[in-house]
Amino acid sequence: MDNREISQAVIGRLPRYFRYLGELKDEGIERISSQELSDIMKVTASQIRQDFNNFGGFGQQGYGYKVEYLYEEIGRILGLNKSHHLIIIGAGNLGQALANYMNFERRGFLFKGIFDKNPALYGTRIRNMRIRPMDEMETFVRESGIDIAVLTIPKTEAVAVAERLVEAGIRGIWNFAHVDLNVPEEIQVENVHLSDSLMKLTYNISRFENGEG
Amino acid sequence: MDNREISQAVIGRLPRYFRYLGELKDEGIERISSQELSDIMKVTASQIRQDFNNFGGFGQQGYGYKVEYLYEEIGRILGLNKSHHLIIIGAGNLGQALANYMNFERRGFLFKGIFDKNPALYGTRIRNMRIRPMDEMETFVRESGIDIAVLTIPKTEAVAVAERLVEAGIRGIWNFAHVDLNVPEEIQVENVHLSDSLMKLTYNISRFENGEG
DNA sequence: TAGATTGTTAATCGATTAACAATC
DNA sequence: TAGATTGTTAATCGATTAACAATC
Repeated sequence: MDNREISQAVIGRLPRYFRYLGELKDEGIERISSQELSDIMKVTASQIRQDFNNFGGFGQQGYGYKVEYLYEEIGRILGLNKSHHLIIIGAGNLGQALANYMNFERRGFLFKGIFDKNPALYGTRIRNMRIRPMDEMETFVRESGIDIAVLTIPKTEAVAVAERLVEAGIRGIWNFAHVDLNVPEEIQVENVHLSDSLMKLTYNISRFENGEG
Repeated sequence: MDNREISQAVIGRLPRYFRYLGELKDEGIERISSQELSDIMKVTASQIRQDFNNFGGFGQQGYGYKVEYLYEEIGRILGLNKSHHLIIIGAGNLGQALANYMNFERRGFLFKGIFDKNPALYGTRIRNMRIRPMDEMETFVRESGIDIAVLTIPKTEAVAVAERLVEAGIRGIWNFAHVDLNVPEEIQVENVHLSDSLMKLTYNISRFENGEG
């Protein structure tokens, strides 16, 4: 509807708003002002209002924001109103953990399959689903309407597998492989580079120890 | 040494430089200019030079940067020259996956122990290490000189456990629990909120489908 | 109505990019 | 030396914060 381009800085904050609003909702709180939310979340009230107003006015002057309404609107903006069909590529430790750990379903993420190139795993079942061979991947993506692939394979294989997924019609890739994928710009990629994250932590630890805290 | 405060925007880019430089080094490439690195990494040469110059000059006019030297300097800045002793709190799917999956040791991350509150797990061994009960945690942190704790426990427990870790003298927390921890500012926290990351992906998928790509 | 609080414009701040003098 | 490329200053761009008019 609205055609303004929203900055990724704003998008990056939406899930956190969503989480806090969900908690407020669960506590039965019905309304909240930007100032109250500011106190809880430790961001400025000004930023909160600016962020929300990127998507049109969700509040009411003199009153504040209705928690439940705002929660649902942000969920909608984040695409959580639609269900997403996802597969996991790579049934190693991390792939299996993600398959089991995440209660995706609660937010409309439907875990549809898991693939691996290792034949020794094909008997194994994860969440009552057999691990499938890689050569079934493209057909599966097409026939089951998969829109998201989770990549938990070594970086040496990730780039080529990503290209196959794109060819098969995937919409987004949640990339845990430690490599930058090369896909057309209409394919969304969200990287989770765990070792990068750990390095940021060690930087900040070192910095503090060197007396710059 | 240098007391300027480096922005987290810069820090966030360092691990990626480090990764590319490591790859160049492995390919036997000895020197690189900011322009060549710009072409490979798809960031501006200007930004590369500005980023590096936050830490003093690593290059040589008319020549460029020595790959290996730059790689090692950035590693040092990131705190990878020192070894880090880490424990994992929470031996669920994700905790076990992180214990097994990461080849931490390569970069000086020493996996020292894993803890859980579930007695049924105490017999289990992960990477030849028994899963320890939570009440041994503080003593273990103190006696084994643990500086980093990885939190892979439910958010309902994370805040309290983080406080115990701080009390025991932890320096940094790699937080996978979906909650904001409340720790003193000298304790470094790096959050990995997987569901937030997934929501950013669905936002971008939705946005594109709604014709804003 | 008066008070409260948003929506929005203006001001500030910080980060990125461009330009070029320094120098290898 | 001449050419190349950094280190660094200046210009631009974008994001955040402040201020306040609109309005519930």
